[in-house]
Amino acid sequence: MPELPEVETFARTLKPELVGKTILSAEVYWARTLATPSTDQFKRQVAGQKILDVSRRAKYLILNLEHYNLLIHLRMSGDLIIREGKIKAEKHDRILLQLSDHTVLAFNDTRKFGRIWLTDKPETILGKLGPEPLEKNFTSQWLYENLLNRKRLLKPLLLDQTFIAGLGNIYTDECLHIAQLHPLSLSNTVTQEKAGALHKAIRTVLKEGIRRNGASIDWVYRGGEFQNHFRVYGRDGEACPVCGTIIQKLTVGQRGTHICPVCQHMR
DNA sequence: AGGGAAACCCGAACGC
DNA sequence: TGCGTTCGGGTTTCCC
Repeated sequence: MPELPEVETFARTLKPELVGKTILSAEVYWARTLATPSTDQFKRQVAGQKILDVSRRAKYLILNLEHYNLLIHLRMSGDLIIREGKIKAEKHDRILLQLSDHTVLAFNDTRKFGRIWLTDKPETILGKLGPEPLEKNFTSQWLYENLLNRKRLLKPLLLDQTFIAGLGNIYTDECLHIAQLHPLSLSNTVTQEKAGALHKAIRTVLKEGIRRNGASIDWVYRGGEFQNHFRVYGRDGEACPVCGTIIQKLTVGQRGTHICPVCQHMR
């Protein structure tokens, strides 16, 4: 769920609310949420740090502090909530930060998959990520050449964050359907024309997701509405919006995958 | 190098 | 109604 569009929405929302505030103290309720450092070190290092900026890289939220970067990955069920008052744990709260203006930033995460890093070397985590698909260095030509460079199943390659940063399972299915490519086709068999179609589809789908504030597919609602506009994701058994053929569900790289068997023919 | 599987988690949705 | 089971999301790690 927290694929690029949703995290982008979070970053935009949080920026004006957090920039300029100081983190006074922290409480950790689920230590595994903290990828690094240890709980004690985290509490010590984060205390007194002013939030200078809020941004996003791939699916990571970045709180730029005076001496560190706080990297937050929401995974599927993670949520950031700003509450009034003092630190007081609520259901599924994993880490709470007391802010200087009598508010609390809560990292609430039902499934405990989300991770937070406090580091002065964010490149060690962000450095391996592929290009941002909405930036200008992600071109159709770049995509074509790099698909050609490898011999990978198309869908797992698109999900690989070191190849392109930000696509998750939902958006990948949507992109492949628009570009009329089969998820099991090999990356080095994609023609220049198809690579162009895929490039265009990736940008279209991500922009649409951002415009609709992300997708809220599980019972964990976050206000997105892109889920009402899926073309194939979760629509197995329904008609393909392009040709009317029944959409099929299959498994590719252990991920639920939805295709129109006619539009996305293997060749 | 690439792919499969398991692990990490929970609650919804299902089957009986 | 109340059990037990299955599922899925993103990522890492291990194995072939």
